[in-house]
Amino acid sequence: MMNSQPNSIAELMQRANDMAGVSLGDIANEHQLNVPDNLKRDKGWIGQLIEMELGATAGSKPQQDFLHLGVELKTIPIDQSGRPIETTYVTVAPLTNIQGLTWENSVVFHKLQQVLWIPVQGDRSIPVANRKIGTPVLWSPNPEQLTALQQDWEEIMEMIALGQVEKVTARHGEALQLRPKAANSHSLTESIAENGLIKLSNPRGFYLKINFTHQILTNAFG
DNA sequence: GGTTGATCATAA
DNA sequence: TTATGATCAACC
Repeated sequence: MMNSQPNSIAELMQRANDMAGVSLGDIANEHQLNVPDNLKRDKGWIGQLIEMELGATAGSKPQQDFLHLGVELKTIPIDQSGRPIETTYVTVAPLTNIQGLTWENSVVFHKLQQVLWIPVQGDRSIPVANRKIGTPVLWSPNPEQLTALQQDWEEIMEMIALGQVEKVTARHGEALQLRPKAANSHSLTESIAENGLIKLSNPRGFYLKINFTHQILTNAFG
C-alpha cells in the first residue's frame, strides 16, 4: 500500500514526525509487509518502506523523491549515540559527456538542495522489526557545507575529466567521496580515457561521508 | 572500530 | 545497462 503524495512540505513533515518513535515492524504491518531477518539481501528495504509511508514517488529517475516539493528523502542508520553507521549514497557519477558541466548544474547539487533525513536505529544487534525511527530533519546545506561539497565535487570531476577515475579513491574529499556503485566489481560503463577517448570503468557513485552527515544531525539536534 | 571497496534486490 | 534503495564485510 503506497500512501498518497504529500501536497506540501508541512504535510510531508507531519507524516515524518508521526513516524518518530515508531518501529519498522509497525510500519511494515500497516503495509502488510514481512520484515526481513537481516538486510544482507534487502539492503534498500528500510528506504523503500519509508518511501511508501511518506508517499514518495516510486521509480528510478535521477531526481528528487518529492520533485514537486524540491525534497530528497534519505533514511540514515544511526548507532546508540546518534552517529551515522554508514555513508549516504547520493547519485551515480557521470563519467562521460561532462564537458561544460558545472557544480550548479550537477545532480549532486540539485539532490542536496533540500534533504529530509529520517534517522533509523541501525545497530545490527537490534532485530530489524524492533528498530525505531527517529526525529526527522529537513536540511539544506549552509554556505560552509555547500563550499565543502563543491570543492570535493570539482576536484573529483576534474580527475574524471582527465581520465583518472581509477585514481580517485574513497579517501578523496572531505564531505563527498567517490566509490564503486555497481552490481559488482566486474560491471563496466563508459568513461573518459586519458587520451580523451572512451574506455570502460567500474561505475561510481557519490556518497556523503559520515562526519558530514553526523554534523547535519548534530546541528539539527543541538 | 572506522573506512574502503564490493555487493544485493529490483524496475525500466 | 543504468538508475533507485542502500548495507555488507574485508581491511587497515
